[in-house]
Amino acid sequence: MPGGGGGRGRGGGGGRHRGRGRQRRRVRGFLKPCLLVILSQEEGHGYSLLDQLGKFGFDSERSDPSLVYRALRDMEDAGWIESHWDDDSQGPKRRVYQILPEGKAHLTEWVGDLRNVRDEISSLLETYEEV
Amino acid sequence: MPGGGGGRGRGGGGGRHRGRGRQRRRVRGFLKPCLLVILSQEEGHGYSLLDQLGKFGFDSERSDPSLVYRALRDMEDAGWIESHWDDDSQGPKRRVYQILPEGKAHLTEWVGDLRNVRDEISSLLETYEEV
DNA sequence: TTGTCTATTGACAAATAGTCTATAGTGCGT
DNA sequence: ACGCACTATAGACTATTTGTCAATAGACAA
Repeated sequence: MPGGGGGRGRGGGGGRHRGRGRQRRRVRGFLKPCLLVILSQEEGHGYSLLDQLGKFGFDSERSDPSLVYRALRDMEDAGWIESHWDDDSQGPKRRVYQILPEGKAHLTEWVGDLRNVRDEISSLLETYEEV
Repeated sequence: MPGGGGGRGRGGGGGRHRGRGRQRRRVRGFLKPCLLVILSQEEGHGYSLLDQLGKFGFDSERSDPSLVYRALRDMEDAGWIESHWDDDSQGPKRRVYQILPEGKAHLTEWVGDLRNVRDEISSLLETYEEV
């Protein structure tokens, strides 16, 4: 039984277990734009992207890799990004993703939306503080 | 129609096709905290809350009332808010909601999360602008 | 060759959100 | 009284998104 249930313990050091009782983010829909931003800086594969998500507040201990992989596949199906296999790297082959013009366009739109969302959150916080 | 003015024009004319092609918000999970903030200022019923959501970026033309009602019922089931019927008002009876201490507690937590989300959005936007 | 680490994928369940329709009281015009 | 428009709430059903768990597989070290 390869892999097995418990924890696959990724990352250096001794087996880290992805926590039980993982908590849902309270605001969602943030994963894809984060991936697109990272990819707009440099290409990357699933695991490396997973680790970089920490910069945007994703607790990488608690993020399941399959969420990232699924988001990547979805975006590839949509034609926003494309991938090729990298066989030169250590260990198993990696599927390396690159952003496409369509992806950049979507990211641009998304950035506009996120600016609005940020403003809306701010106005909610202000209202909250008045009380 | 009291206060009406801008009107919600819901159901316009005879049929009540609410706007076709309504678009999804790209970041979700924002409805309940908004309702809680509004309720923490003053009690309100479904329709009045729907109209006030505009302040937080909800396009009230495109928000289906049933979403608001459902969120209110869920939060009442969870013990965050409570309601009573108001029969004195014009027109049909209104179910008027008030926030409870539990709801305030949840709102406080939520506000903390939203501050984080705002910061994360900001850091994503900064990263985006670097490119 | 066995076990461990990196890497990717798939199946399935749970939670959330979105659409459409039904019900009902009120007040107005005729 | 009757029908209509408007306000208000509720329910059923669908779609989409997230979250969990488990399977697969190559590389490498002991």
